[in-house]
Amino acid sequence: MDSLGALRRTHNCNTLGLDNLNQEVVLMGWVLRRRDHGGVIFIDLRDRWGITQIVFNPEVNPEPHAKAHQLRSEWVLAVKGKVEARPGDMENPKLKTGAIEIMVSELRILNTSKTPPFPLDEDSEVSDNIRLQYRYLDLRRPEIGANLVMRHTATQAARSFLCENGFLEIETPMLTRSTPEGARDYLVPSRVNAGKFFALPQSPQLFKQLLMMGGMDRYFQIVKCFRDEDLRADRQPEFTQIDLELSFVGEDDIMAIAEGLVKQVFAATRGIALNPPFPRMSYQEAISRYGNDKPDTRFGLELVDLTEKLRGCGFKVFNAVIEGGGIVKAINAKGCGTFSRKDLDDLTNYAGTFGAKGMAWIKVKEDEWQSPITKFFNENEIEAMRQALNAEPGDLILFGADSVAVVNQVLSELRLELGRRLNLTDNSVFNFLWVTDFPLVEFDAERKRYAAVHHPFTAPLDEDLELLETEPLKVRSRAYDLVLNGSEIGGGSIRIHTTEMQAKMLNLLGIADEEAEEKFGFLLRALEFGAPPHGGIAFGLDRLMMMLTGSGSIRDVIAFPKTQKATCPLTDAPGSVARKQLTELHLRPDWKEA
RNA sequence: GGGGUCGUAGUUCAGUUGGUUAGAAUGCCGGCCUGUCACGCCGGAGGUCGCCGGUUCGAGCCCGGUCGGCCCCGCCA
Repeated sequence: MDSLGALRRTHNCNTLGLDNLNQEVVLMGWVLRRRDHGGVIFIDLRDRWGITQIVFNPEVNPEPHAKAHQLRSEWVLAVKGKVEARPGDMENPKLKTGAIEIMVSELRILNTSKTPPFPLDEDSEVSDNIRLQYRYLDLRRPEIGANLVMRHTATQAARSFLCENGFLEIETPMLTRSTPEGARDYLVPSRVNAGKFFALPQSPQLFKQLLMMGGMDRYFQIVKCFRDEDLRADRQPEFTQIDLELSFVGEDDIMAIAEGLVKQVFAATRGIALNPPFPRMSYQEAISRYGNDKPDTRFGLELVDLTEKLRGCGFKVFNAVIEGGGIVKAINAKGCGTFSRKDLDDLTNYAGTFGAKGMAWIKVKEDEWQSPITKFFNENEIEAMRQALNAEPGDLILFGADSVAVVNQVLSELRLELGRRLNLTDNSVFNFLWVTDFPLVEFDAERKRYAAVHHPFTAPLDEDLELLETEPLKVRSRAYDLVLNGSEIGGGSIRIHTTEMQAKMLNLLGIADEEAEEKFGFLLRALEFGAPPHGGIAFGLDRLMMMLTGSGSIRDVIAFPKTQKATCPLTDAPGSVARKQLTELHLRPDWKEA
């Protein structure tokens, strides 16, 4: 093995071209592939930026050529040599540097490598846990590496936009206190204070509000947040927010800032010119038309409410649901009248995973409505459905009949599934949508009390204030979510900034005065000292990067992600700790010593 | 907490109705090769069929359990 010594790179592996002919250059990188012809040897040398072919020719430079025979995948090299045009028609159009090659005059082997456990080229499929176990090798592959580069570009764009608009980047504590509401906390035991615990922040929510009360006026932070809940393809227990908060503003100001930020990020990363302002839709409308509060507006197939049109109909299943206070809604799957029995069974099973007890369907034919249930409807009802659904021959109607919540969830999932099956989800289209006018609270049936839909610091809409004590479920909040292609990528609100309103809100949530004082006393006190009107928003950076990179998994945009069981195959975290560590933390282990 | 799916060579996979010595591609090792770019040709090594138990004359294959990857429901203010 050789020493790097004083040798330094003159270029990276993606820059050289015909402009550099006959220059003497120094490149460093990894052996991607070698092609040893016995005589001449070609090596594809790879670094973060790209690939350059280097050549060892025994007739030109016998010494490095002799040395090059031993080179293997992922060995680390420094090479000095002359930039030469490739002879004749030997150019490689697949490489940016494909017009040239480096005739090596000096080879330094900086390190050897074991044979990699999986191929590092771009098109090999490798299982997730091997990739994560050797993540440092996975990062050398183009896919993940390029995603991290784009992530860097995105955060830099966000930073510069926010700085230009007067925001201060301020850090907030990672060791903070657990507060009620919200997700399960990650807890950190305190050694110095026996029996007390810190919690890792689910978000910097209260601190950023306190920064507004501290007169910082405009704050942002690109910050880790922690929620100890089960994982999904778009959810990790630690994730990153672009978090911001502004003083003396209303919804429109914050939305405009958010739109400007997103616009700058899209331009910087993908060269896509967005045209804000983005459309807005009320929560009620989103639920009614799409069945959920983060509609994918790239395609139609909207939900149609048939409850009143079918009240008293001859189909007992529907009628019983309607009599019982439930609803009947339907989707017209345009042109899906050709679906087979198996297709319909698959969709029914899929609906079942979201709580549907069944799924009625009708195939609209030229002269009849083909379905096991058509016979239960009279002509008026069929005509009413035809009009409401704009049903034409060749269409397929799918029904949901159940409680409001189940119908909306089932049909919204069916709609998305149909969108995927019919290839209506075009990943080159970016449909942004603001969802506004969320309910302030919902009723938690299990705990028999109201719970904040957004969080307990979200301000109610002024015009709904009088309903706060009489019909709290009808009160709308000043919260807003930013939705992109059916994925919630940001959310925020105007906050409560008076002690009275905050106390009223905590009261509504069934948090007693003593508890409020203990858990939120510091916030209530701060509100007493001239808190400015303020509000903000936080973007889920990971989800945003999934959209920008077209990744199917959040793991593909995070350098060192966790598995679905929230472990890290690379470090084998979480791991065990010594008994002494626990006792120092005043914790009593209940496991047996190994 | 629940449902689905996968687990066979370093890697990606095939493996029939339960039947002799578990295969392919690629990678790896050795040899040959002076213009390749997924170089080519010849040869070779490489397996606890995730693990435990059961059924059977006989299990990669069937059954039960368990561990792990992934997807989903619940959960995620």
